[in-house]
Amino acid sequence: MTRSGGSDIRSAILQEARKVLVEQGYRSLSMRPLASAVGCTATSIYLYFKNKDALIHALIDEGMGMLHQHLTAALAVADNAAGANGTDNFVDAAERMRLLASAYFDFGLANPEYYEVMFMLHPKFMERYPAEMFRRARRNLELFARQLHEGEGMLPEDRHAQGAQVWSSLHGAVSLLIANRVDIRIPAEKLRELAIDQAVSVAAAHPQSN
Amino acid sequence: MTRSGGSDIRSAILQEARKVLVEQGYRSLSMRPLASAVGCTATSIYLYFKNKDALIHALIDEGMGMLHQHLTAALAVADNAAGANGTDNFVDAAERMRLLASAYFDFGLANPEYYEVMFMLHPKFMERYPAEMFRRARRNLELFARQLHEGEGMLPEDRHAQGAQVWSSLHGAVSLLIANRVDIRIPAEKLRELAIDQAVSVAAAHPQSN
Amino acid sequence: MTRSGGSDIRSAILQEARKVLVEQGYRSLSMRPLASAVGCTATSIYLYFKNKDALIHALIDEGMGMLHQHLTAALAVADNAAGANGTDNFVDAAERMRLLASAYFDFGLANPEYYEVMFMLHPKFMERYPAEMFRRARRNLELFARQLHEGEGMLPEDRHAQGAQVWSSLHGAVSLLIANRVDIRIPAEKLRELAIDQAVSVAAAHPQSN
Amino acid sequence: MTRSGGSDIRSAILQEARKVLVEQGYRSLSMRPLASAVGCTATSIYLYFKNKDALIHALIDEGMGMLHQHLTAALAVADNAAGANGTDNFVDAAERMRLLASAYFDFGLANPEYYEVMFMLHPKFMERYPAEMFRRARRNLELFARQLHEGEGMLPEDRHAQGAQVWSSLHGAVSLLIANRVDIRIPAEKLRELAIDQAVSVAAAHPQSN
DNA sequence: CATGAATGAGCTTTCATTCAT
DNA sequence: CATGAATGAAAGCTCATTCAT
Repeated sequence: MTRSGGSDIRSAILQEARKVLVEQGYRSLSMRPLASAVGCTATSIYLYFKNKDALIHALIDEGMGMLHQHLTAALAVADNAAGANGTDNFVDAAERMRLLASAYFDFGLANPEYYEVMFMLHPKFMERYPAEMFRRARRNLELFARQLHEGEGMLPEDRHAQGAQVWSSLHGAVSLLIANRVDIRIPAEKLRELAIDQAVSVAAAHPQSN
Repeated sequence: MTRSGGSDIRSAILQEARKVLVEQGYRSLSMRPLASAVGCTATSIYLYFKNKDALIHALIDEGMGMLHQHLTAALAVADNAAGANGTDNFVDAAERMRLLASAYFDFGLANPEYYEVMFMLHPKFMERYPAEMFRRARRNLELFARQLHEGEGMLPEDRHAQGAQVWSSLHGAVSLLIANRVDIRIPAEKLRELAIDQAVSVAAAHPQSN
Repeated sequence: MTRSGGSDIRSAILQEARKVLVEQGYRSLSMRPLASAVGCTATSIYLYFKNKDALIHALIDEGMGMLHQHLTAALAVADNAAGANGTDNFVDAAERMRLLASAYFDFGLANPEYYEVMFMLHPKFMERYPAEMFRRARRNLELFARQLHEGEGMLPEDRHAQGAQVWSSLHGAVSLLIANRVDIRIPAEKLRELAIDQAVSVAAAHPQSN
Repeated sequence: MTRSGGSDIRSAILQEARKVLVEQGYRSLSMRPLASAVGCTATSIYLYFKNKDALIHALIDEGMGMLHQHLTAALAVADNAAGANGTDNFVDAAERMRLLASAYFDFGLANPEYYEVMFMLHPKFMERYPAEMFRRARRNLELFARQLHEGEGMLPEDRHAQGAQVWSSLHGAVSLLIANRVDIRIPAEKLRELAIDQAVSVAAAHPQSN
């Protein structure tokens, strides 16, 4: 997913940027400190990335790739389990959604700064996001729609909307937790449980075959 | 240019700050451009706000006040309607939540500039958020918990968590719509409907007497 | 010595300025914090002092007055002691210089920030010092010359020079101690002793009748 | 305008800073005017100095180096003279101190800009003065102690104190002359003579073998 | 006598970026 | 491929001072 074959320096820059991003946040990611952390000059970064935007975009892209792996890995677990015993589809759909939602939630909380740069940046910034990366990012969200069945009164176009709703609901909880906006009297664990249960309930209401 | 009256410079500053904030993001909100947009000097801003933090905090506080009015007004409508006809409690609780959720959703989309600064700013800011303002902000979120009944297997402490979950779910949809992060093939109206329905379904599962 | 009959506020300003000066140093003496410490507006200060320069000048003048009192009081002690028993002049002159030098030294170390503003400010600043105040300041230094005898090969004009040298020598020690420029292995007390001894030795070499 | 060669911009900055410092005082030494006097941008200064402190410290360090050369050169002259004829130690010690004191005095008056920044800056700066530079600075002052003999009632630890006293006495005269604080009726030459004589008399009272 | 409001100039420092080599 | 040098713009903030009331 990450463009390979590039130079070592490019990877080193991304890696260090990631580290700074995670440790100090998006605001502290500036070119010269980054360069000196990598061990090259600030000018060198521009050999590999057109500008800071491009660097961040690459970082987001990378994050989206990681999230995709994380989510598909979770679904693979579900598939294996389903394959092993002959679990019926109803349980299967709910369980798949539970695994997917849990994976999404946990990725966000485990990589808050990644999550921030991936999903909480100002829209102005995303306007410049390359279409090709955008497409890669969208795959993650489509996983949610794919867990929902189109049968029983659910129109095909509704499936996407419903998927988006499930995702947006999870995103609400994750982003508020990351931003420290949730009342401290409410344990993150409890909110996680409720948010995931809700995602599951949507999937359960609309069982899916595969 | 010449502003008359008490301290509408303060308001003008807030208003302009809000505008810049939603159009360009927080990083672009800087004192001198803000000042010149308002029509005063950068120094003057410091007559009305101790520093940039205080300015942002005032903006949040103002927004929280407006939201509170908006939400309580919506609930008042529900109360009146319930008083008129003798609707039973079940319908009542669901309907109240529908009104509350709708009001919240619509406030967000109608005042994206406020919403962004209120709920989508970097956590770093909230660390310095004054306790007194924090209390005012919390009132809004408690309205959600208050619509949920503590009966039938719902523990009192769960009520707060469940309220937070309903809120966070709505927040997810609102914030993603504001940030233009939702797939353009999904109409905002549809996502709104789904998000509100879900909030209602939580309330309906836990009917409340008042 | 300090202009009296003025308003209470003028005194309050000077008093507070002095306090800030002593506690935080010359650099931290700025008009608005000063005003708010006094309990008036920054504008009000300008009713009593033409500008910041004038305020500082008044402070210096005040300090010079204090120093003068301090020094003459020390000499008065010497006079009384000399009047009581019939001490001869030689001892008298040396003892008077010891008291004078000690008093000068101690004033400096006891009021370092005063001393700084009185004697260690940039010359540029003193260019604007009013002549009338300058004359008052000079009286302090003349006290040193006055302890030196004009006899025995000392020309009258040399007396002033010698007085200035004694003073400058003391000033060297005081100012370096204040500025923390003296090696920490050398106790201030020891340097004081040596500096005062030296001043005394100059006076002893040139006995004076009164 | 276009400067060639290695890093004479660094020197140009130091030189200009020195000039501003003596003409206008520390408070007037600000980065942008300094830069434009040098002929570069304010940002460029930060390529050569970490910050304003480091710039000042470099200035002090440079001055201390110059002073050290000046003083040791003067002592070398004394050594040569002593080697030529078989002057006895008493005269030698006194003469050495006279040369040292004269050299110190003349350095101060010849390089007021250096002297001011070296010895007359606010103590706040010295707090941040790097230890390594501090050691270099101390060598200058130790030269004074080294001219004083540890015999005849002078304890070894007193030698340092006595050296400091000689230095502080000279410093008093130099700094007051530089700061224009000495009564204009007293010729600088006269004060110089008296101050140096006094330094010599201390050394003469405590003859030294080497 | 006193003030609230306002200002212009200034501060140190950091930023992303470019260009000649 | 890589660099050192340099830059313009901008940041948040404080300063002494003025003016109309």
